[in-house]
Amino acid sequence: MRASDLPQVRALRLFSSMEEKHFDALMEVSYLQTFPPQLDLIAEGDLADFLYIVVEGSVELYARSNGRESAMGLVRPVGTFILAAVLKDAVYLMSARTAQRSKILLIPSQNIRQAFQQDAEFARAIVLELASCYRGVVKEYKDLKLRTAVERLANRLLRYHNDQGASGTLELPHDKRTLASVLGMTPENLSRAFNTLKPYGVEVDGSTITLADLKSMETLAKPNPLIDDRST
Amino acid sequence: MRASDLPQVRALRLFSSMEEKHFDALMEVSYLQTFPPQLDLIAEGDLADFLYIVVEGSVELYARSNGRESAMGLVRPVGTFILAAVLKDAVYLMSARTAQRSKILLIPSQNIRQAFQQDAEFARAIVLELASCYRGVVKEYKDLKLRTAVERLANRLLRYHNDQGASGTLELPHDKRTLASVLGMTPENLSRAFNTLKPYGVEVDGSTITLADLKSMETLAKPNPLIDDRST
DNA sequence: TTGCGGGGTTGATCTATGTCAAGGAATCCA
DNA sequence: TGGATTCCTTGACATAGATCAACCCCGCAA
Repeated sequence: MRASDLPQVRALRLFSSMEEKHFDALMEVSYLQTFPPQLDLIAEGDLADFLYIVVEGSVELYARSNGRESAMGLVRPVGTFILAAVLKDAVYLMSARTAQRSKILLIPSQNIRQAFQQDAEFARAIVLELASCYRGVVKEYKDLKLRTAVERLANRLLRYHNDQGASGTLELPHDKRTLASVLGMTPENLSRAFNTLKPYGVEVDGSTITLADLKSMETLAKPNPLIDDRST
Repeated sequence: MRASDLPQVRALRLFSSMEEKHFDALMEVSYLQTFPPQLDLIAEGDLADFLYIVVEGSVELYARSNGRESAMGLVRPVGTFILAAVLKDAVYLMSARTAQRSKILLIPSQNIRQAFQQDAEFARAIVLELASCYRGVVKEYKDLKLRTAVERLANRLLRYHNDQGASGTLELPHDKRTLASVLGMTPENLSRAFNTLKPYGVEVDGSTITLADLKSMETLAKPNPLIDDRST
């Protein structure tokens, strides 16, 4: 790993409060690599050899069972994935592939567990990160169980809109096929859901979405902080 | 908290490796209480004042949004709930009510966080517990996203059957209304799903289920350890 | 320019699941 | 003992969403 990459990594919330010597030891054995798009990084069922941290780009988590496949989430900078498997020294529950060209930090899981034992501040950061991931999945699960497809789309659009500055327009951060899978529906159904939202001021132009009537969107979507807020 | 209850609690995986003095301090401020059935313990949105540990009985986690309500999971002895909210000092994402008369340990969340800092072994146990909960939700999420209602029921029956000794019969650990909600369907649909499984050797007598043809059940259900195994 | 391919859309149709209404069986209780 | 209640089941119907097929649009390569 190159010295010029270090400060970038050190700034991550996960490492910022870690002791210098422990951080150095961890970086000594880690890799910061750039991967092309659509490259499979891990497969569900594999043993967790590394903790992955997305530094640039984005990664799609997905899972398969029977013949079906579904996207389980998108990880954008700066986020970790499969932290739980690493800590438990267990197999991955999800597969992961790059969605775009991505810079990713790989830390051997054994060293993560070791650092957890040696550095109380790091342990604290790990637990907060893990708890955040946990709550993220609970929210996704609630979203899927308590809402219809159109409601899920509407709330997702409102969320992206907020994340991107609430300017009235937003960019979908992935292609519609992936978005459909993340939302738990087929691409055809996503198209129809966009049509359903047209009367609520949603205009679609490729991956650019305009929200012309936020009031009525919110009436329809009924956003709920206990599902949609990523910060809490 | 009564002295006679202590050994029972001390034996929990979460506390077994904790230093004596830290454990004593924690118990000093905790409550072991017995609650009647159907009692609301916490409501989503409330600040996490306590960590809850189910010692006896069982607790249903559920969530609401819009007018809908859905069971998010069942906690049986010995299991914790809302650990993530406690560690993050955030609000609960789920509500909880007792399903039966239940003995529950309440530990002030502030003291949990304190003990986490002071006792490295406890921190380790906390992280493993949190990681297990996390993976549990991911599995539920995969179950819901990748399977039909009938498949979810079939796999759930196989799981209970295994948990209960694989004797050919099993007892549903909750009423069918709750089971339906846990599986993400209506009670009516659960009835029909049981009928669909009849040709596969599933006989229903109240809450006692007989699996007369495991082979064909497994062909239908296609159980997947990355969804159905609770241990990994 | 043409041909091709990927992603997206649309329409027709099918299927799974939800909803509503009714009824049955067990349980509780006065 | 006889409601009343709760839980479950069943049937008829409605709806959301999936599936299949066609097509469109646009970029791109030959």
